[in-house]
Amino acid sequence: MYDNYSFDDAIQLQNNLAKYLSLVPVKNITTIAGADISFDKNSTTMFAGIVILSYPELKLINYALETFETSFPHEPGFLGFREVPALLKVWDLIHNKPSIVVLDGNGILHPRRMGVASHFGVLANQATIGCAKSNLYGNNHIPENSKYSSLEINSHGEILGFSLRTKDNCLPVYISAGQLITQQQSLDIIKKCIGNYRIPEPTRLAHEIVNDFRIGKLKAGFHTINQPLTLF
DNA sequence: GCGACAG
DNA sequence: ATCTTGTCGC
Repeated sequence: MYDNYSFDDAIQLQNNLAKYLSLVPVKNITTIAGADISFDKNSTTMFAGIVILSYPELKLINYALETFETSFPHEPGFLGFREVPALLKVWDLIHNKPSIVVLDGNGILHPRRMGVASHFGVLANQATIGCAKSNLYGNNHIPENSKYSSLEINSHGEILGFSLRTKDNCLPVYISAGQLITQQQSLDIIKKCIGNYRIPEPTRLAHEIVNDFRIGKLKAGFHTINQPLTLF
């Protein structure tokens, strides 16, 4: 899909996609999904997965898994070009789309407002939130050391996201709106997705299943949990 | 020029 | 991202 894109091409596409950003409120939230990618260090095979949780109960309902071949290199600022094609392939397996998808990485907290969450959100026309584990862009102020403390992250006076303490004595995560959601909602909703771990449940569970998929413990396809369980 | 740099 | 042992702190 993007394998023969140069970085100049990629920058142009990001700037064009950014024109479609619409940070309007998301309504009637009944489910929230987490999406992630796993891969072996020197392999082009990506193991993509999406988990769907009920909201606000956060019980695992469904998950989907697919593999995808990518040759686009890892490059800060261009994560979408590596991960979005694989995620769109798993996305196709899901017939009942979730209200929101949380992705591992940034949304508009990005030099061209086109982090992986915004990139996926624009192409899939889907409400998304970016949840990154470290800081890519903007000022990096560390919030107070207590659960739920947060600080705005801005660039040139513009608010682009938040650092959020999801657990005492743990480094913050970085939240930003992806697409079809307001900045305030992105922060409020992620706060409600915090379990007993640093990483909020949607992304945390997605990471867990793609790893099990990669090591052969789970198989490709769309799966339904018969007896939804709270996993924390 | 220098340092930083999502996964 | 993944691999991998011990170690510090709540």
